[in-house]
Amino acid sequence: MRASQYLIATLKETPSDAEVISHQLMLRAGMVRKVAAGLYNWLPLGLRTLRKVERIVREEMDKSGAQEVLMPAIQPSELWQESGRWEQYGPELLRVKDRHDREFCVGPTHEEVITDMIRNEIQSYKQLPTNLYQIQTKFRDEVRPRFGVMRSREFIMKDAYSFHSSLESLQQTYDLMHSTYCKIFDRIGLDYRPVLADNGSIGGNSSHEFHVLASSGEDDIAFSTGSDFAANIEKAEALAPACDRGAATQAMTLVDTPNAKTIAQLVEQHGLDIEKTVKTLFVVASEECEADFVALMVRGDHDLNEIKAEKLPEVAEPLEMADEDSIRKLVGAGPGSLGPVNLPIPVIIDRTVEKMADFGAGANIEGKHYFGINWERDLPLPKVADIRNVVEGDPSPCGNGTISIKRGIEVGHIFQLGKKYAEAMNATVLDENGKAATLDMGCYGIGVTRVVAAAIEQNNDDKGIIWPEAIAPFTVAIVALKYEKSDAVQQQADALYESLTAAGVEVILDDRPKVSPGAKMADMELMGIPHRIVISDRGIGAGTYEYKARRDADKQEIAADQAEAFILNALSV
RNA sequence: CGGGGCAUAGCGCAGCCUGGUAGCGCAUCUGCUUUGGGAGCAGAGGGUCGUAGGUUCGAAUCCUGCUGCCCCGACCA
Repeated sequence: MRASQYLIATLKETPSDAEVISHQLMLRAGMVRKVAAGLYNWLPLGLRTLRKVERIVREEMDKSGAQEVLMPAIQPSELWQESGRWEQYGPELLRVKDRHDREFCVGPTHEEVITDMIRNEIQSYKQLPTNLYQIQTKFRDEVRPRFGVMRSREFIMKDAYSFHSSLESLQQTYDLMHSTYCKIFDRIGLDYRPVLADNGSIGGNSSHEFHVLASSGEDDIAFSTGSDFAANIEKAEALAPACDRGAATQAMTLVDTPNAKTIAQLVEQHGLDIEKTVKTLFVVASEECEADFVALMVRGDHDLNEIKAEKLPEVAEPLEMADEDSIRKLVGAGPGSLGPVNLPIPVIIDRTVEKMADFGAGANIEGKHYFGINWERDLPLPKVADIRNVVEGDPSPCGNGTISIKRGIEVGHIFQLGKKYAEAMNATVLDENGKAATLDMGCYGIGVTRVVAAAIEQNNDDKGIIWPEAIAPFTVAIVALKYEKSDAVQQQADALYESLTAAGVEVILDDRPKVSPGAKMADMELMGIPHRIVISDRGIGAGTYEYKARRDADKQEIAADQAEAFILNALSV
């Protein structure tokens, strides 16, 4: 490609609304432009990278034995009614009506459509297992699109769905997808980790997320320092402290704490150790609970894990915090003065809280706390559960090492769905005995557009993007200085450009007239082209070109007549 | 949805407080010079100042409604 004929849309200044580095660089390098909130144009340069990611995903999926299909972006409401998600999904599902007033949605995912397809096309267990995928545009009406294409409303996703007549078969395909995902992200050149994940409202048994480690990530991942254990913080188990509960040494006393509404204030004003405090949160109870609310207690310095809490049978799903009026009506005191003593509703305490002695908590009397509370002396021990987020330094649930927490960008997710959709939509095959058997299902997603942003988050410097070779829009940049004026430069640059292109290398020849050397080099660096050759009169006089890899600190002179061989040798593919 | 902020040329911004008919840098176009790290000089084009209304002789500027966007939070198969 000749730069003089290519849409190079680089910006010297950073658009003010771009927050994260990948968004800034995608705009500055001229890869994307915003059309509206969460909606982007992909310019030629950006699309080249996007297509390369797609190609790698497609090749590895095909190698795994999956077959590509293409489903419609617009889906009829009837299928979503069948699965029950028309009601469940909420405002993130963009619903539209056609001219006949029939209801449709713009697909955020395709479980319903694929299950419908499979129940029509597959009749026998002999046709299983099968794994079908597509690479297609999805739409989710995100509350808050942000970070450019990292969290956009319209995006490209690779979604695969597998169908099975047994859970063993599902597990096999799940494992195959796990290793396929590792191959895909290895090839792209990302620093990523598979992590244990929560299945969310989708249900099912097993789930892993693939996270690219980056400080701008929106998820907290818990790693073990002693093994390769990794789990989304939503999922990571907080073990019970190994020690026994200390003996009670204090009497329970009622203390005036008129100005202590938060744990921090309590600690500051009353000299209480934060590890001797407990916070009490009221959440809406489930139907099977007689009370309207349930009290959840975690140590003062810990955070409630809403996913874990939501799974308790006593707690309503989705988790909802009690509003202040209801709390006051129930106990006569507001948030800030709540605790386990004399509470008329069920109490569930965290494993850490069970081991606490002589602790302080709200007295359920406005402006008062009890200090020196002890279980089984001052009040019976309530139900104990793991309901908090793990924190840095906790023992790892794998048994080795301690927890360390890092930020991750979720670029892939694999799920075992089990029979959830097949059951709701009556997708069956005939088994060996000629009986209808409900299918088991798995689903496997990769956020293709998000991968592009994540790769930039991990590979950049003060000059711009540094593409991993596998997804670079071009692999080699030939910067021809004074191209339009020097016959020698023009001749040699053209010759190298043509021979490399003929050898299958994707080259961008910067032949732009009247663009200064500095500007040409700055643009190629901003765009992140992995290899750069500078051809100039000065070099030609000495029989050399200059070579520099985007990651290298220093440039080097190479023999002009060896340039093609040198480059072919430098390419890692 | 709650809180905060912004909206003036393609991009980055000033002007607004104190009303008088819009400006700077980058980018773009023309000419000349320049070409190894985002060139120089001279000239040019480009803005219903988000939108609707109000106050006023006069509104980018003051007031009100609306819309869009950004940030924090809540939310997120």
